[in-house]
Amino acid sequence: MRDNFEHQEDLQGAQGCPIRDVLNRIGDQWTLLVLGALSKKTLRFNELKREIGDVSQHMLARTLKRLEEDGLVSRTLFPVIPPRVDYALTPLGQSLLQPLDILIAWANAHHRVILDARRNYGRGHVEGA
Amino acid sequence: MRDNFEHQEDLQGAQGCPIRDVLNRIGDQWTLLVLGALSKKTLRFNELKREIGDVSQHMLARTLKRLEEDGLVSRTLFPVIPPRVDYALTPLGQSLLQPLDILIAWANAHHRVILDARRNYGRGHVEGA
DNA sequence: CGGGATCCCCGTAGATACTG
DNA sequence: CAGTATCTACGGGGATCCCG
Repeated sequence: MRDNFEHQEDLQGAQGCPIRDVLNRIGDQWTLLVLGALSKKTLRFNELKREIGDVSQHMLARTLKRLEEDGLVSRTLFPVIPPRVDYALTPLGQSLLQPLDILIAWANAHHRVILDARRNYGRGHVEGA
Repeated sequence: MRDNFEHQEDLQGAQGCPIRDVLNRIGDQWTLLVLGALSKKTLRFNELKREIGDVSQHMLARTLKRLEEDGLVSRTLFPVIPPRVDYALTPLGQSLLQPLDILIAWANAHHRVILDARRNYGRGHVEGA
């Protein structure tokens, strides 16, 4: 019955673990929002900033840089005045969209239940007394 | 002071968003490892700790508590000497395994490419000169 | 306009010690 | 065995300034 979690084998081993590595990337505050925004279309820095809303330029720049480093997002600089930089998902970045979507679907489907469980949390649960 | 944040339009903000909420949970350092360990079978606290290896009991306890709060993990206390507590996935927790597994599969499949991109990162990319 | 550099606050994770 | 309490260190993340 547990065969649907077959990839878990690599979870152990702190650093070399791909999953922990990837999750540390997408698990941060802004990466998901950036990917979501770019999933629709290419955007410039400030467009991205406006789209997301509550992100500082510091964190947006940092997030974008990491995504670019990892090859999930492409950064294209146009040396014009005023400067212009376009950000877009790479094929690799796009390939992440579907797994993410599945997770998002789960989140949407179960969020209410989780919220409910969180509120109802309180009484202990003892067996065998 | 920034209590002036109620711009409801752009505020697809942190709380209301199920995805950010869920990702903040599973995105942390240990939750995924705990879920992975429990995906196989029910475990006691120290079994879990041993299974994961490099987790402090502080963080393990905290992680388990949050998972229990959210209804993803059940905690069963047996009032015996010595004390015994069993942790197991709830149906809700099990339902998360598959979406997670898909993400894990992606991570495994693309981790090498990401690592490579990370190492090759260096030269800029300019258009329209 | 894009974003690096700097300063600082604060949450979070680790280690250790103590309790039931 | 299964935690909780306390203390500290580290780093994420915001604000601000400044430069290309």
